[in-house]
Amino acid sequence: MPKSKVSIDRVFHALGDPTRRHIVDRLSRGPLSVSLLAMPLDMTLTAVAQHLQVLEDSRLVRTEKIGRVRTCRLETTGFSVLEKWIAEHRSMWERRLDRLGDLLADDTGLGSKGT
Amino acid sequence: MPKSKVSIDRVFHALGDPTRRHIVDRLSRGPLSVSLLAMPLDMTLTAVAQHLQVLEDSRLVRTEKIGRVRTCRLETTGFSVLEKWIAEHRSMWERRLDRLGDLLADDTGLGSKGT
DNA sequence: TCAATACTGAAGTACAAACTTCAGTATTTG
DNA sequence: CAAATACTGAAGTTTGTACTTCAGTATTGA
Repeated sequence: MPKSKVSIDRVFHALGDPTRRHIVDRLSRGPLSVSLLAMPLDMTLTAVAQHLQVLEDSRLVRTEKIGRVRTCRLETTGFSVLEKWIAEHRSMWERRLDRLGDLLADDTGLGSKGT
Repeated sequence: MPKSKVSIDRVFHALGDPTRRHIVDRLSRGPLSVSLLAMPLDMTLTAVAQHLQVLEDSRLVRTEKIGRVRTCRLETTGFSVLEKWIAEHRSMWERRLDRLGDLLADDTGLGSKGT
């Protein structure tokens, strides 16, 4: 998994799972080990480790193993990718709001297919 | 599907697919029919209609059928849900950046599990 | 009216995701 | 050193997603 490849795809997918968002929320209060993250979650340690892998791949979380303990903390990269996407798309949603007369835009795209 | 239930889960999931983001991008330039949206996409009309259903459920897109044509356009609701989530989490990622000495936060969470 | 158009619905398939179990491997720690 | 701790890896299961095909149903337009 090359470091550079943090697609918006991965980020959206990672955050699309409630367990992973829960993990992110908990890490926002400070770094935690895998075991501690797993404790309140109703699933195995292995499952949590797998979620953490997804979060790492999307660069929303960074982990570091010292001794036998893997410490997890938030990373900004993934979040930045997300914010960048939002920033690039915000205007277009706002534009849609402004245009009350979307129907007037008929000639900009709608029409018959084949003909 | 109750109108009110637009979970951030749905929004993240909807945007986690490249085809759906492509559709969103095209709709940003104005409303389009299902057929027109499907044209450049290398998949069946049915598949596109299914993607549109996901986008509608997450309230990123709104559609309206007039005659035999279903016209699709962007909707702000889903995007707002996303922006709200971002806004609520931005500070915590920024906080992480500021704290260069994350390791000092050891006593806030890390420790042995059982004992 | 009748063929083309623009979907719609129901099923089915293939692959990915979210788990599980179980058997390791390093590290502590008493 | 030996037991406990904290993961790690490899499979296997189940469910969900992203498609497909095929058979409709309304609408439109010549």
